[in-house]
Amino acid sequence: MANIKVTLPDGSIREYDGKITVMDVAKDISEGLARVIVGAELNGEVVGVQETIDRDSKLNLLKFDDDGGADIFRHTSAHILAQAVKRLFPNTKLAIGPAIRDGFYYDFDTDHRFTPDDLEKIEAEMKKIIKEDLGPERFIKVREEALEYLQELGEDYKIELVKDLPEGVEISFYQQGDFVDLCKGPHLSTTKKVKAFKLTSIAGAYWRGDEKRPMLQRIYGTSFEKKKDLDEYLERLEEAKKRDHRKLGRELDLFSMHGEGPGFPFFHAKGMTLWHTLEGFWREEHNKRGYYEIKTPIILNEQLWHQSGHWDHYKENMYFTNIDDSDYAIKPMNCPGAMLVYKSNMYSYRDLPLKMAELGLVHRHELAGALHGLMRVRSITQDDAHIFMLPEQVKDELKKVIELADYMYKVFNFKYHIELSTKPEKAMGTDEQWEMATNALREAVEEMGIKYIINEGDGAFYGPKLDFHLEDSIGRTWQCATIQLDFQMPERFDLTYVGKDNEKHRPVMIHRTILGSMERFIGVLIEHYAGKFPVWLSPVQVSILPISDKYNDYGYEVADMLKAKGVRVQVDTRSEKIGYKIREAQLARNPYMLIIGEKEIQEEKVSVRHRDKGDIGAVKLEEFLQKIAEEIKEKN
RNA sequence: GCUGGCGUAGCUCAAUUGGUAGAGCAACUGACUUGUAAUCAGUAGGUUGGGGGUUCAAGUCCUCUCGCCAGCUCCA
Repeated sequence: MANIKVTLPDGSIREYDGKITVMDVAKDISEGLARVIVGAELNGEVVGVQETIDRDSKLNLLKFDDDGGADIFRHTSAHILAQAVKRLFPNTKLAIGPAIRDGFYYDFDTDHRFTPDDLEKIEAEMKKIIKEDLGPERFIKVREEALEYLQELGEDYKIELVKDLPEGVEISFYQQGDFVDLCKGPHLSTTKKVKAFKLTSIAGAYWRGDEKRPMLQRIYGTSFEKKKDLDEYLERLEEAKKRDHRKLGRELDLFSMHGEGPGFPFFHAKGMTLWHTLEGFWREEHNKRGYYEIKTPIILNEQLWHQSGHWDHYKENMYFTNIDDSDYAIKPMNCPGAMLVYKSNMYSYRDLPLKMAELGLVHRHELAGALHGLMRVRSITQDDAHIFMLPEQVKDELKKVIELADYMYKVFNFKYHIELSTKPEKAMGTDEQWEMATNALREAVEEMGIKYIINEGDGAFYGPKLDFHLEDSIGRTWQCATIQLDFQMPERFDLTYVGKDNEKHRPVMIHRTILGSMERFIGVLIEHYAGKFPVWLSPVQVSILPISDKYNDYGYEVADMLKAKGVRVQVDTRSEKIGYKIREAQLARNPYMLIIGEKEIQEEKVSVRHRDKGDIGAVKLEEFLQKIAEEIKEKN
């Protein structure tokens, strides 16, 4: 009798006589555990609970909350969705249906146009399938048999997927009741486990993500083990809607968008205060680190863009114009301008690294459908910088930029992750240059002990890059900082410095942004803070609210004293009740309200109300001044 | 750009089968002089995104176009 040893993650070993399944092991540990596992990692591979263990193995049982656990759960959910759609609309062809972050989707090709009403019908059918307690069963066919089988089923998209696989390979299918799907798996042991699910939306999606292929209909959904988790998730979506920067931007009078300029945001006075405060912080940190600031023109002769390579690699996204019979382009990037600034001087190796910063306004013709409030615009103010270096300074400078980004993000309590983007299909330069640059980026992050993920083929056309993806307060991510290493532009613009040997040499260049763009970063800040900016960033830091007209003069006095300290103040002298004034200041998310009336004048105090803490009592004006000045300085 | 949905007052939304475009908030005027999230009364505000069409009659139906929203693609 074969003895099989199963090693669990805690190092404990269980022995069995003969073959067993993952579920058997789970049951052996405890019935309770057996009920909650959704799959397992068997010798490093994710498998279903029905998987047979026929040799000594390492086993990690997966619950819904474990890494990869939810994916199994959602994948089965996607199959249930597809099964329901097939039952209701038999002429539907299946494309793919994976688990995604927070849910799943399935892509369908059908003559029927799905409507929100259909979602309800489909949900009802899904409930039936779940009740039917169907166990997804796995079976294998070799490639050629699989093709025949799919031909019978008429699943053209699946056929295409199988045709891409090598000949003779074994292909797995999953069957649950009347439904069969080509699928790598794994799946839950039964549809019954999917207790809480909801179909969330219908959308179009290209087959295989290719805009030249047919557009399919995608149904999105999400599912959880427990109703409570589903409800929490749906609540989180509601919360996200409430902090939508487009809504808050209007309500807080920060910016507006107009049909007259799609993708070109209009910043209002309060939005500009936010902008300038952010810019001040940015400038201060850059000055400290030896950057100096330049400004280059927005419109430049087309010839420059031929030289830079943008004409060949970026023309589709550029705007053009004509001046005095010459062709000009609106800059989509700041680098060529910086090149010209560099070239207007001679440099010694002693001058490097040279850090040229520019809050540069670039214009890019983004696709109409890609525009999204401040997050995706067509006029973009990048907090750009170009660092010109000796080759041996590259790694050190990269690290300094990473440190700067880390420092600045921490001020806003952003978490982030880094992605390393490698050579795209459309690229300038040799493979050796790309490899050298990519390795430099990789080594810099690795030596700093920072984790990163690889984003294959997503680099800029002139070099590989590190992208920083910020995580906001409700877990969404936004690409902001980017650090790009470039061996191309210095070559194309024939940049030089004079070395120790008195010869001319080629500098290396970093392009980088920290905030990414002012527009997007402000959008992210609005959503991150849900409009409740920390005091240092708040457009109005203090609202002074006199109880009645009689106290307006004292209100102005207090305001002047605060203004003298650089505090941003607003006095509400309208003849409204105090409750009304408070409500308005509260809706504007102004952090502090100072209520003043007879009492305050007598005692030379102000009654302080905080946006979140409410009434916090009367204090001497001096005391309040000191406190708020401190708070602003500390950027809390 | 693609697929689908949506455009009514500054904002949020009404308007039976096609049959006189309304409400709340905001704005303005007046009264009230107020103590921690909405005082009362009044006034004004619209070629229903724009063009074309069907009809006795169009916010409503058709068509083109612009914009917005969701997703895809793309991206700071």
